[in-house]
Amino acid sequence: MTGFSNAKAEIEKGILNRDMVVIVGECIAEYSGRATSKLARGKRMVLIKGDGSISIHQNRLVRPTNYMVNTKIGCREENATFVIRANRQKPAEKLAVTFYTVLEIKRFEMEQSDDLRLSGSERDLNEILMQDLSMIEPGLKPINQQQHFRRGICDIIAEDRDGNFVIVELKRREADFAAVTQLQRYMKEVEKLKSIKARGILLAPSIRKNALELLEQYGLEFAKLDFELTPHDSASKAKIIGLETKQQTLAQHLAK
Amino acid sequence: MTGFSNAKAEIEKGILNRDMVVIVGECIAEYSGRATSKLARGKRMVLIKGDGSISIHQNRLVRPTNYMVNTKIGCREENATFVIRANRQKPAEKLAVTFYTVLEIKRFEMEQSDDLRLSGSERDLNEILMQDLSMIEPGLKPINQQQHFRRGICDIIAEDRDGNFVIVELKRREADFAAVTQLQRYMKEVEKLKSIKARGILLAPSIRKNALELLEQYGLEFAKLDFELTPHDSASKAKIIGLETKQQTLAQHLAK
DNA sequence: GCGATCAGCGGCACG
DNA sequence: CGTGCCGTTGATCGC
Repeated sequence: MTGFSNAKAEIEKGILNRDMVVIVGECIAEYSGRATSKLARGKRMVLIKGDGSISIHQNRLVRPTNYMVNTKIGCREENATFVIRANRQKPAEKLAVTFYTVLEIKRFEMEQSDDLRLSGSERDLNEILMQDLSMIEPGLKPINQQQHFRRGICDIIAEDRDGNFVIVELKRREADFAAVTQLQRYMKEVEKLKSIKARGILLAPSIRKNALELLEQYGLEFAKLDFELTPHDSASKAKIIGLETKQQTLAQHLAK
Repeated sequence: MTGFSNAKAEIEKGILNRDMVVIVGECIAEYSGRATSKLARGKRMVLIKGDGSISIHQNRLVRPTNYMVNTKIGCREENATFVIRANRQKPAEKLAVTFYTVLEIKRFEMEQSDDLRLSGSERDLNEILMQDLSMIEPGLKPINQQQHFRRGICDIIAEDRDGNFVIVELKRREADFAAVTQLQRYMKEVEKLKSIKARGILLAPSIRKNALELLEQYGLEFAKLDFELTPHDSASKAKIIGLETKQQTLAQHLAK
């Protein structure tokens, strides 16, 4: 009975049973696939999960230094080492973790538990807004949400009191360049499709200075969205507590 | 001596010593900060690292169901439970994990180990390209890289054999809408700044069909970048094995 | 399966 | 510090 026979047995049992397995020891790691990497020898924690994901954790950062998902995992003793291999076909990639010592190996049977219930996502805010778009601007009426365009999926489409199309792009955090160009993409498509001039509103808690500059050059509008995260047991998922539009009229808008 | 005194002692010792600590048990979790979330009771693995990161792992997905970074961590027994609290000031957020049972607690002293050496990142490809831009197109000469613009940071600026400015945006994987609009952002800025017509090349292994359509509407070019990931001990970090440009001449380009 | 986008994105590097 | 952006992004959701 060699030094790794217990580790081998536990891991194989774990894979079969879809358990969570924790291994701690001195190891190296080599990954190749979408990139290639090499991890020099050191003490680390390797985590194998029931869905075939594997990750190598060092003692810093939440994210693993190496990882793979949707893998087939196998292990074997090789010379004086113990090697865990994870493979995947599409995309083709593989990870090998070679242990020189295994300090700890633990297998945990984990019944499937409920996933997280999270509030305050963009999806939540979108739902709330759709119930009353007048929060953005008086007289704003919903037409559609999550509409598929050729150039992407638009968050909210509405019509203002003057009968203009309004495209709304919603961000749960500070808007950046990407948010602006995303909105602009939808704008160009709508204007081309409908051959009309539409208004575009970027709705977010705040916007980066340079992004605002770009937004204005595109003739788009920014509206500040203040929302409050409600306790999780409350009726709504979040609460929109304030919303300042720049209240740019369409006339001003077109004058640009 | 209650049931959790060992857990408390180990975690406190771990925090002091910046160890890695693994706790497995029945718990709930509540997060509030940038969003709010609640995790129903279930068996999970909690990982505390020496840098103040903490993550709660279920038996699926590489990413933790809950997590925090840069925290101060504390723990205490409360009634018949054991609670780990992580706090952070900026942004203000907190996580509480309440254990009903602790099945396993292990503390590991982890000397700092070398980080990953990875090859094939965009940075690597950029470096290789800068040594010989003629791979993209004969006669292309580098002017600058990673240049800060008002509207972002441009990967590569070059000059073609006809003396035209060429803006190159590099992607290590299939280019999408965002890649196209990113390039377009830099183009508009350069043309405005220099009052010249410049060429824009999106360099990537492939491009999404709809993104290509958008690219062409913007009058930009796509060039296919084939690269090979070299074994990690080789001299170069990656090797560019082929590069098909559409070989659109500037004349054709301007004719659009 | 692919396409498109969000993410409590995290993490990094440079100003 | 903030700014911009990459990531072996991962993960979700809709077609």
